[in-house]
Amino acid sequence: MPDQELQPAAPKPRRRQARGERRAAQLLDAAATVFTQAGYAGASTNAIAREAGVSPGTLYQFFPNKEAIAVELGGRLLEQWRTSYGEALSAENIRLPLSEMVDAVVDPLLEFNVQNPAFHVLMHGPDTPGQVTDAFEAFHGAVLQRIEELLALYLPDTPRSEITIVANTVLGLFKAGLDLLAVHQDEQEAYRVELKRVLFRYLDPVIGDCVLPDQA
Amino acid sequence: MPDQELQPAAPKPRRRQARGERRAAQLLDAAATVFTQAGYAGASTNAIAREAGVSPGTLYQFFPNKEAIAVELGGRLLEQWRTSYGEALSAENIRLPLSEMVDAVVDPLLEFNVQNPAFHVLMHGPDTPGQVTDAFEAFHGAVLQRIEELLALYLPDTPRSEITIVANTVLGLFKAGLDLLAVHQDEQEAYRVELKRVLFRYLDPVIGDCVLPDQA
DNA sequence: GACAAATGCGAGCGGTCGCTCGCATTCTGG
DNA sequence: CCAGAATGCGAGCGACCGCTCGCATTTGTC
Repeated sequence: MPDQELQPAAPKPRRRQARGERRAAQLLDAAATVFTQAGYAGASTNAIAREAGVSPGTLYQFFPNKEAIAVELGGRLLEQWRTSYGEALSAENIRLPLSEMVDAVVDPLLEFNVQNPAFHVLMHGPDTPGQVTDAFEAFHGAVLQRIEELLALYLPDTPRSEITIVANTVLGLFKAGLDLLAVHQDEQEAYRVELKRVLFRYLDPVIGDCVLPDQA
Repeated sequence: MPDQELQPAAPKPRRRQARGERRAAQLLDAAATVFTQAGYAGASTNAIAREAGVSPGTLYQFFPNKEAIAVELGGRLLEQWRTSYGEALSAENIRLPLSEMVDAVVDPLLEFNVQNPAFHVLMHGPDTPGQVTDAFEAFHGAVLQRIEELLALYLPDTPRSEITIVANTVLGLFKAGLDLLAVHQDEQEAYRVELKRVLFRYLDPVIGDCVLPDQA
């Protein structure tokens, strides 16, 4: 048997017309809306189809089941994240003063999350299907590693386990800021400032007066 | 018409034997377990009954519907909170140095939440019934007011709106700490320390070197 | 022991949900 | 223009859920 099909079960050689692509995207948009309003479990596929203005049968023309909708939506969000804001955590901002670095990192991340509330819902919903959870957790881990690398540059002598704790704490504080922004949708600006203050004051004693190694 | 029944629709003059009280408590414990594992919507009444080792019919002998289970459980948790830990935010700790005050406030609150995970689930679940949400929000508001009063003592000249923002931020940081404890169930101690560090560093510049008014 | 109330059971009712299926309509390639 | 594929519909199936109901058993009271 020659290696004619090495890809493990080529996902879907289904051919799609432009109309189909539009419908699929439209259904994902509708799913994002309904997931945001009702959570994953609370969102019925019929409601998603209704929101998209199509019949339930049409929905299942493009997605084999409800979980696949969440998986695709999650993938699209992660993709969007990487292409649009993945640079926020890059090494570009390393040599900025701490307060400016916090600005440079927090602002785009907040922006993305405010404009894509489904991201937060899928990431933290108690009923999100495992496959989506896994993808988000991989992403979560990648972000954590980024933060750890940044911190490690400032703290070369600190054991990695402590840096991991600081990184997780920073990420947790960011999520807390997201919740505050969501709850107090008026006054978003005030809480954005407050989140930055929290992060600055938390990190300042840790890395504020570290002397960075000279440019490599 | 004399005032024979001034209480608005006396809830349930149903008489209960000791066995019934035990069953009800047992069902509430089972509900706490199932709610914690599956969330409110994901918890089926049959699953709660099964967890308690009784039949669905028996469950409905003691609770008129699923929502009432959550309401009673929420009430029991709030009651437990008030009688056991309600003093943590009292004025007793006001005159302590900031770091000790953070200890005195955070430790009992964390303890309660770690031992009653259903509290967090019901409070933040996207599908918790409105009546429970209302009760929790009333509680939430009371806690906020407590924190605001504490802060106002340190900052008599700061406008109330700013104090509100700081209080909400403090509460949000505490919730973030809860999440971190829940995710990293090993290393709870490390994250407990880290949460206190965050709170201390956030609050120290605000109230750390304030001179409190003399004893009243 | 007798009687009523309280407690206990579990099959099953009505409803919703995820999803299917048969069939009509629209698009694409030749 | 036509054959076949892609797209679209919506009634309805099977499963599960919240909850009920008729009836059996246990408990408290006299």
